Order: sequence, then structure tokens, then C-alpha cells
Amino acid sequence: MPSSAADVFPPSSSDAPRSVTLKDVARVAGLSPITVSRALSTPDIVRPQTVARVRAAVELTGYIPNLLAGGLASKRSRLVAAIVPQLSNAMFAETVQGLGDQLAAHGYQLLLSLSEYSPQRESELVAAILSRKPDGIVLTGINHAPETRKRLLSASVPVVETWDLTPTPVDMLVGFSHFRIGETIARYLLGKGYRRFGLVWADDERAAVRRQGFESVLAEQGLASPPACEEPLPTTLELGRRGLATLLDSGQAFDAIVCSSDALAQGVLTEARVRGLSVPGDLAVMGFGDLDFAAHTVPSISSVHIDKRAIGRQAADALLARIAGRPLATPIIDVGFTLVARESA
Amino acid sequence: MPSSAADVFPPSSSDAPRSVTLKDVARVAGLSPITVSRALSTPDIVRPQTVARVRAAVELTGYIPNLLAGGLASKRSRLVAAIVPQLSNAMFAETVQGLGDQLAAHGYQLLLSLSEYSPQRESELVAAILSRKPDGIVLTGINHAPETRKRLLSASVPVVETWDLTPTPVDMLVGFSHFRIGETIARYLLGKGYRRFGLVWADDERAAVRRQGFESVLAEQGLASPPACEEPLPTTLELGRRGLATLLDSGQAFDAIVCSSDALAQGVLTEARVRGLSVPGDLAVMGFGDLDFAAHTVPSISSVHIDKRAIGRQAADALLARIAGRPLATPIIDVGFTLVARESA
DNA sequence: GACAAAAATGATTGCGCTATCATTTTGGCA
DNA sequence: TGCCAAAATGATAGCGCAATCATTTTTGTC
Repeated sequence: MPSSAADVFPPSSSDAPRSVTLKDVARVAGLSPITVSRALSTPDIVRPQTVARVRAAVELTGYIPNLLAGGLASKRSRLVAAIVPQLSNAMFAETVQGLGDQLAAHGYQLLLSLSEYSPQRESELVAAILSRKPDGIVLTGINHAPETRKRLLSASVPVVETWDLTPTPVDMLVGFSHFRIGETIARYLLGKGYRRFGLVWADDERAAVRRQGFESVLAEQGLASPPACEEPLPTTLELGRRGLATLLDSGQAFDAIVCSSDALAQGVLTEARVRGLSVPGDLAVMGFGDLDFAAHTVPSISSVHIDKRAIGRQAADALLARIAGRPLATPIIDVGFTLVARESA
Repeated sequence: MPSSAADVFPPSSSDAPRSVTLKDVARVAGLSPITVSRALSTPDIVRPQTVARVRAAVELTGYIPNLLAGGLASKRSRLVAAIVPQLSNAMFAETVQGLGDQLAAHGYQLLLSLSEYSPQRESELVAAILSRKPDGIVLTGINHAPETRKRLLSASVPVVETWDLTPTPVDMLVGFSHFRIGETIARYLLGKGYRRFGLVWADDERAAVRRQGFESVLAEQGLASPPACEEPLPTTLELGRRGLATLLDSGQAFDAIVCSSDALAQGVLTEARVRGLSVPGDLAVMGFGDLDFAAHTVPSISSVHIDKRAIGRQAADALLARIAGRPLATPIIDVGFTLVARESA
């Protein structure tokens, strides 16, 4: 039962009690504000009994520090910002989870923005993010608007690019080579004797690089680029089904379908079953990402494993090290990948 | 190829050029800082030609406002914080996506924290969040530590609880009734003639309420609480398979398996197929959440549709209205649910 | 117990911005 | 043209905290 409208008017400004500040705590504790500040942020340089007095006063007053003020004064915001294309994509959701967990474990908070795969949008987001003076920034991918790069550099804030690999990151990088994944998949499938490939592929930049890697190996063997069905993002089981349907209905013959994601592969598996095609007997299927279901479908999906969560965790570690002034062994971390051969290919 | 260690030492503080401030822009534009501030935040009360001069100076200097300072002075941070249990759970990822999109469209940024389903952790996160002086807070669920509620109220910040329903929210609420979902599922399945139920159920608080709703209807019909296999979070296809296996191996007979999520249902479907059980012929299967794949598996999964993204969007709208001082029609928004009958049950 | 060194605490100042109030400029109208 | 109200711009102060430097207290040593 909704309450009356009167209940939901905003509180008038007068009834918002002025919030408790350091000064209030100091008064209650009988100390100077700066000592209270130290007792809370660097208790090791304050006498234990003083710290105890401060703790008691904090408890009594219900004091919650104001990080806007603290950040302004100290130039450290304890905030890390991340931009990912979408959260609807389980891959990035995992990375954000890893990033968030690791940051929280070190007292940092996460400011999250979604770029929807648009460099233009990313550029605006970076500007908005920089206004919060984050201690670090995590980006997805390595292709940014020129403006983005310029802004990041002039802000001289630690940056980690993720989910891709380049010798020339803006600053630091935690990722892997999509091109090599494409090559690896091609060699694996060729090695198993497959020759008539079909692609069910998402329309994204990193998937495109995997495709280049894949086709480069085919080219070496004198094989032409295979027919492909391109799908929008985010990839789903439905799109995978439709992708296979489109390929098969084109009248061409295939012995292996390569997908740019496990969700697509699951759809291909489903459509194949509906059409009475056995996998991998009639048709092999290859996925990418090794999502949680890949190992447990029937048949299980051969895929490429990426430690999605570790990307987030290591990005956090790289930033935290840089913030703490610890030197990094290397600014470029290649988390690698593993082709996981299962039943489907 | 990693560069040498020397490349990755943190920059010394001396080479970080002092960043451009409002004062710098004012000097370049030949105006006072406060006029520049107005030209940027409330251009309608500044002469167009003055705004243009400011714009030019901003462009020239590459000025990026400092929202820490702005927020401290104005008591408005343009920040909204959200706490969800996990991002690995596609349900919450969708809600966060909806929330983030809507906030971004109105110039707000999202501070995201993960509680891992722990009220204790949630309580700590709320304290940490309040230090950033967010203009609004979005929580998942309605059961919070007493400390949490106290902190939120004394901060007098707009709050939206989500994903559940209660007549007594902390402030505002956007959700739906889990109990009624349980009842609805029970009535639907009883109506189709199923009587020998088995549950594959996640160990979470809201799922538990759906189960109560389900069992309450069974009790009305004089039916006992069905056998259940409890699974940890997040739910996966694998856990669904294992759940059905456990139930069947217990030697009992079932005509319908009810799952607390679509991922579990997909696993049950898979395990049933492996065991040669036809769905819904030998065994009906019911999911929850209507994830993207539910409509496209074979057989398709009967489920309960929740507009996950709308929860985020409407939570954002409620906060934005409150922040803008607009009265809300009601502080409690029930987004409802729809049982979607498909092939599996 | 006297002294220096070290540890603990305090006073002042400024981070960069906006609220508030004061002043100047502009434009409309007789 | 002159006057007044309205519009535009400016000066001042303060948001809450920590960096910096100054002062007081404690500790250890002979």
C-alpha cells in the first residue's frame, strides 16, 4: 500500500542536522582536530591511549569522515574508476567483480562506467571520471579516441588497459593476445582434420582480431576466409542458433563452426541438435571465454579459457602498487589463455 | 616485450604539473572565477558572449573541473552508490546496467560495491559509501543490519531498496514480491496437474521467500513440502545438473522440478536429457528470472519474467526525482512479474 | 636527576570550488 | 536623455580535511 504523497516529499533542508565533523569528534575527545585525523588515518604515530579516546569519541558521535574534503586536502581519493563496454556481457561482469573485490580488500572504492563499445562515449566518460580525481583508472581495450589518451596523460593518473595486448599501452596493461587465440584455434581445428569452417561472430573489435588470427593461419594453408554470420552484442544463445541456421540455410557444407563466444556456441549446439546434427560427429563447435556452463553442456564446449576475474584482480594490483610507489616488475602483464579441448571439437 | 623497470617507476611528484583550476580559466578568460563557475554550471544566467569566452578558455587550457572541491562546496556530489550481492549473477548485472545507463544519461556517476550477500559487509560498505557523500544510494534487498539502517537514516540520504517488497522500506523501494511468485508458480504447476515436486534451490534469502510462497500453496492443498536440493551461489548449469542428479538418485519419483534460477533449470534440462527423461513428458521444469537463453533452449524454459533492467532504471528515476525535489507518486514501486509458460512446464 | 633525542600533539594554512551577498552594467520606457 | 528595475558580474567566506611546520611531552642515557 503506497503511503500518501506527503510522505515522499524531499526533507526540507532545515531538518537535515549538520553532520558530525572531525572538529566535533575532537571536542568530544578533548583533542585537536589534527590529532583525531591522525588517530584515524595513521594510528601508529599516535599514542594507543589517545587512539582509544578518539575511537570512543567516534563511536559516541557516529562520525563518518568526509572523503570529499579528505581527498581535496590530501590529493588521494581512494577511488579507482573503471570503464567496461557492458555489464550484460558475463565476461566483463567477471572482471569487474575481480576488480571490485580486490580494490575493496585494500580500502578502495570502484567508480564504474559503461561505454557501450563507443570510443566517443569512452572519451566523455574519461573526462567525467577525471573530475573525481581517481587514484587510478581501468580501461577495457587499447583503442581509444586521441582525446582520451591526451586527457589521461595530462592528468598523469595511473592507467591500466585490459582485455587486449599491445607493446605501447597508455601506461600499464593486463591482457592477452586475441590474434594468437585466433591462430591457436585454427591450428587446433586444422590438426583435428577440420577444413570446412563457418564462423558465428560478434561485431566487436577484439573478436575481429581473433578472426584475423584465425584466418591468417588458414591463409598459410591456402584456405580461403570462411563464410561468417555476424551478430550484434551482447552475444546470446538465441543469436548462436540463428547464426547456425543462417549458415546452414545458405546451402554450404561445414564440418566445424567457430564462435566468438561460448553463448553463441551454446546456441549453435542447440540448433544443431534441433536439426539432428551430431556434435562433433557432423559438426564440430568451438567457443570462446570458457564461461561457467561450457564444461557442463552436452556435449561440453571446447573453448578458450581466460581468467576473467584475474584480469580485474591484477589490474587492481598494478594500480595499487603504482599508487603505493612500489615499482612494477613490468607494466605489461600477459595473463595468457588456454585452449580447453572438450567434446564439441 | 616489457620495457625496463626504470620505465615503470612512479613519476616523482615534482614532474606532475599543477592541474588547471577554475582560477586559471578565469585569468585566461579575463573574468572572475565565480563567473566561470556559473558559465559552466548554470550557463542560462550568464550572457551568451561570456559563456563563449569561458568555453574558449576551457578549451584552451584543457580545464577539467574538480568535483571533490565542487562537491564539498555545494554538498552535491553527482554520485549515486549501489550495493549488489554479486556481479557474477546475471540478474544483478542487468540491474546495474540499467541503473548505470540511466544515471549516466542524467550526468550522475555510479559507485559500485559488492556485498557477497553479507549484511555485515553491507553495513561496512554503507559506512564507506557515506564518506563519499553520495546524492543517493541503491541497495539490494530489504534485510539490513540494524547499524545499516541507522547510518542511512542519520545521513538523511535518499535510498532505494530493490529486488524485494515490504510496506516499510528505509525510504523508497523498487521491487516485487517473491512470496507471490512462489504462490504463482505453485498454482500454475498444480493447475497443469503436477503433484510430485522436487526443488533445486539456491541458498539465498529471496529465493527462500519464493519457496515459502510455493510451499504455502502446496500446504493449502494438503501437500507436504517437497524434497529440495540446496545449492550455493551463484547458480550455474553445473549445479542444476548436480541438483537433479541428487534428487533422482535419492530414489524418489518426481513429475516436476522447480528451480530457483534459469541457470539451474538449464542444468536440470541437460541432466534430464542425459538420463533419457523427456521434458516435460517425464519431468516438467520451471525456472526463474527469464534470462536471455530461457526462451531459446530446447525445450524452452518456463520461467518467471522480471524486468531486471527496469529495476535499475526506475531506482535511478526515483533517486533523481527525489534529488531534484520532485514529489514521487509513491515511494514503493512494484515492478511485478510475469509467469512465462513455455515448453518445459 | 639532567639532558638531548625522539615521540606526540597542536596551530596555521590552503586544497578548488560554490553560496551568499554586494556591486556594476544593461536595457526598457517615459 | 535620464531613471529604475533587472540582469550580469564580482568579492568574500567557508565547505571539512590533511600537509606543513611549530611546540610540547615523553623516553632513554649517563
